[in-house]
Amino acid sequence: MPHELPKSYEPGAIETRWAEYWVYEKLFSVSTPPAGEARPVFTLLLPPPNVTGRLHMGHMLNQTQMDIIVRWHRMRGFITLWLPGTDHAGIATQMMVERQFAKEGKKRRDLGREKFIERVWEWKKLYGGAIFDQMKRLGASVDWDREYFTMDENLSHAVREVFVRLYEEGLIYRGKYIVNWCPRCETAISDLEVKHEEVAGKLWEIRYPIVGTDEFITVATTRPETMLGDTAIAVNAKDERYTHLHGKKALLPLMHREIPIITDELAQPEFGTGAVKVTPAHDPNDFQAGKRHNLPQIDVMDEHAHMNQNAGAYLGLDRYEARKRVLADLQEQGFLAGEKDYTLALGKCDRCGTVVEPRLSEQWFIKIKPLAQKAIEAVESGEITIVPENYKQIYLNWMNNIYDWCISRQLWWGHRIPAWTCDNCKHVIVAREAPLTCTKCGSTKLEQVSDVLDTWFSSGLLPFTTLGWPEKTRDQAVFYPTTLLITAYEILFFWVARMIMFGCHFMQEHEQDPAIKRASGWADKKNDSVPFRQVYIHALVRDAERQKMSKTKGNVVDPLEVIERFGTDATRFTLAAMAAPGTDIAFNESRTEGYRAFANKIWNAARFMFMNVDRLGFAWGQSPSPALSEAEGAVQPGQSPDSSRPAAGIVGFHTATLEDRWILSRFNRVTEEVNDSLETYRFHEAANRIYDFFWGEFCDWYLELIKHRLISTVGDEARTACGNLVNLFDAALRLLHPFMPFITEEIWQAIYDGKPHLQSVALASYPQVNENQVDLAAETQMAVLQDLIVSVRQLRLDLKVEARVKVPIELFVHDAGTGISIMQNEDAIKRLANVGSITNVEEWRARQAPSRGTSRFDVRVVYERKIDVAAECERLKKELEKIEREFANNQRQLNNEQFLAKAPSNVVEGLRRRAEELIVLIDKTKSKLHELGCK
RNA sequence: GGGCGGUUAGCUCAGUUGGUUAGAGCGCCUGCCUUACAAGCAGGAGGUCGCAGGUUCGAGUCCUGCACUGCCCACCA
Repeated sequence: MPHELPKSYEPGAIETRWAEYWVYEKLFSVSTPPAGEARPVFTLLLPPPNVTGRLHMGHMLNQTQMDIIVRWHRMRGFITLWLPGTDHAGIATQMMVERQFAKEGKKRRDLGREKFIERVWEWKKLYGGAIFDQMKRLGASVDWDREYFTMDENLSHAVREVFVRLYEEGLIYRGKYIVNWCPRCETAISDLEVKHEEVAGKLWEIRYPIVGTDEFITVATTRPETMLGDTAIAVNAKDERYTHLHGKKALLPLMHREIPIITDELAQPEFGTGAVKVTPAHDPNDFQAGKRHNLPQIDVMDEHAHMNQNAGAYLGLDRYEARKRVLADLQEQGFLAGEKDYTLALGKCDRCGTVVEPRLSEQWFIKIKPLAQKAIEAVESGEITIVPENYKQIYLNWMNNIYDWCISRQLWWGHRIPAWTCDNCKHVIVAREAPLTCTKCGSTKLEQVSDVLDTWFSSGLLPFTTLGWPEKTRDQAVFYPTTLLITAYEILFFWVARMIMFGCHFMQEHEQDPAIKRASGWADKKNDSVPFRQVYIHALVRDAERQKMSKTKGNVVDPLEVIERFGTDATRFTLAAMAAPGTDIAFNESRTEGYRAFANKIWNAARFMFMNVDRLGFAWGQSPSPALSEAEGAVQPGQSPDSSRPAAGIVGFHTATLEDRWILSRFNRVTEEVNDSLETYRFHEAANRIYDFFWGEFCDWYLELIKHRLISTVGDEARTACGNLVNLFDAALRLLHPFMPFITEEIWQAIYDGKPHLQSVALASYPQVNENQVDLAAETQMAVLQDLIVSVRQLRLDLKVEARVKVPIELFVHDAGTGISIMQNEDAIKRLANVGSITNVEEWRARQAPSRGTSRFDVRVVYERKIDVAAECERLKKELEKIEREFANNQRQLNNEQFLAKAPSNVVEGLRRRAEELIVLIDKTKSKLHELGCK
């Protein structure tokens, strides 16, 4: 029994086996095509997971969608490169390792920079490897020969190159500015890394005495502790309440320092008291005001947000402790004028949740406007398209309101900034490699700046650095721009926007090999500097209660655990089937359970096929899965891969019977729909089409219809049926493969008995529609048959006919065509509805027995058994009501001249046809009610 | 303070350009171990599409307002 599959479907064993096979055989490794080879190319960069831990459900959704698209392209004949990698994730990873140290009672500073970094590398080896193992388990068909890590030497080299070039172009500058500072992480963070949270706070009013008078000026503040660093009070020049104080000085309470009263737009008359304290070292707005008025900057806190020596008596206190003390002291000395409830948006560190402190410090920045301009143009002009489209506007809004990007971090883990400070003259040298002497004074005492770069600086370069930049490589000529980026909304600004900015800036000179064909519809694209042509933004995976998954809430669903229980195929299918663009996914295990049942269904259908194949000694090779190199799947140069070709559809399928013509037609239509859906990232649509086709049409109807030919007939008839079955199954497996790669590979390999002409179904061609195989007449005939069979089944249950009993039926057909197609398929009806004989009656005679029908036929089961007449009457009445309602509606429209004049003819035609049907149905239902003697 | 999305069956969700009778899975009810599958088969019940207006021959679908809900962005003390 060579083709026998185990009786029960056990995904675990199958999946690990094929996952290993794909990797071991290097099936997805891509060698760069030589010049002159004209095949279409599809390139996708994996958004590199952080090396901070395990993959979560969001990764799995992301990778499932990418893998579906990637496998689909590969099967359509594209040279398909999917580049995998991981991100060093500077601050996040450093935090994880620090936490590990904290458990050992150690701090990173105890170890020193070098030793600490060694430990992080160990961590990286452990978790980076684990992430790749998990990806293999998901079936991600990446090119494992091209793995990258953002801190690899070649990528680090490119990072230095970019930094130096930007510096030389004047786009990177260094300076002392107010930045977002996390006192726990002890580093600057970018605006994007600050999350605002509304909290109930207070607005305090403080009175400052005016020097030389007994007057006071009252200011409002949410952060009284910063008053210790006040260097002015601002009022609005137009605010008449304070005109008499212009040029006067106020005495800063607690510090006994005289500060000027200045006029500045910073103060808005309608807010608070109209007067505002100015603290240039602790507030970005005040910082700007301070610059305008040449005010001193007095920093009163250290890097831990503890008060420093500038805070006088408050030295050493934590900022909140200091706040309490300041307020108490103000109160005691009579300077506290009031206290109001106030809601404020508190900035917190994205990583650790600590309240961010605006802090004056020396940092490196990217002058962003010139870069943003090109990135705006690339999207506005359509050189890059964003799907769903509403994200385009979000992207543009953000880009248009962008501020300079603080790229330096006071961390240890990351790309160290390629800048050196001269010990002697303090000159700063930015260079690609460590300089030996100071370019200014010649000193050899140089020390590299200790800061590292924001982790997004290096990941923003990946689309070209992974292809060998700054060298001009063949890889770049072939694979850049990448085709597509699939990512989560969360990192649209962090990552996507940065890649666009960097790509457009650094790849201006890029020359793409003109022989390389891209996906269809891109002929009009001119700007080859963009990092990708299209961005697909996918949803967030939430838990079953629609809550965002987070470790702190403890509602994180571990994909591997789900996979363990239901299999990767079922889990992937769940994510695909729920991924309607634009809406988040509430991950619901009952769905996964349902899709495991689907996989089981496929499994058993395959067992049924093999059972017959083996019994009939069906000869192999009659229906080989077409290879990509063969006419069907291969894409010719200049040809769009999705256009239909002569060999599309299913080759060598025999269409002697109605069910064969029907299923072939259905397969082709489903194929077309699936391809169309994938073209527009409508994963859920594609998945549901395949599901409905395989289960609802192929298994429920087709298999049942061909059973007797397989089992009860001999010779050619059975063999033809079996050949069709194998052929169809093969095609269905190819159609399904991108969604459920493992089970399809397992069955496909079994079909070819371990001797496939291709190494994998993943290298076979993806089905394409063949219009000649679409047969609408067969679909209509089949629909009548199905209606009839269902009608009889309903009647059997109404009459409580025992399941095994064959019953005779009385049939009345309304037109000759219906009669002919029913009688041609008499056997099928008898088998599927367990009918003994069919009597075709010339006229429909009244009798007190239930009947069913459509506008094409009426049917009655001949069986002596009392039925619940009242219940049947009730049902019929309800039905009559419904169709009469519809008829009334239908007539209202058909009698409406406006409708007839304006509605398209096919709609009017449809309604007319329906009207005829409804008249028949109403008439019949009424006579049935009469037959049964209902009131 | 700005912007975006959601509200459809008991639950979770589909429903592309407005067009004939609004769908699926799960759950529920009834009957079946029919030799591929009980993770299954056959049949069934269940919805005034959040509310109020409007546009239209025609609205779940478009417009306006409202309610509830979720998210993102934001250097006004």
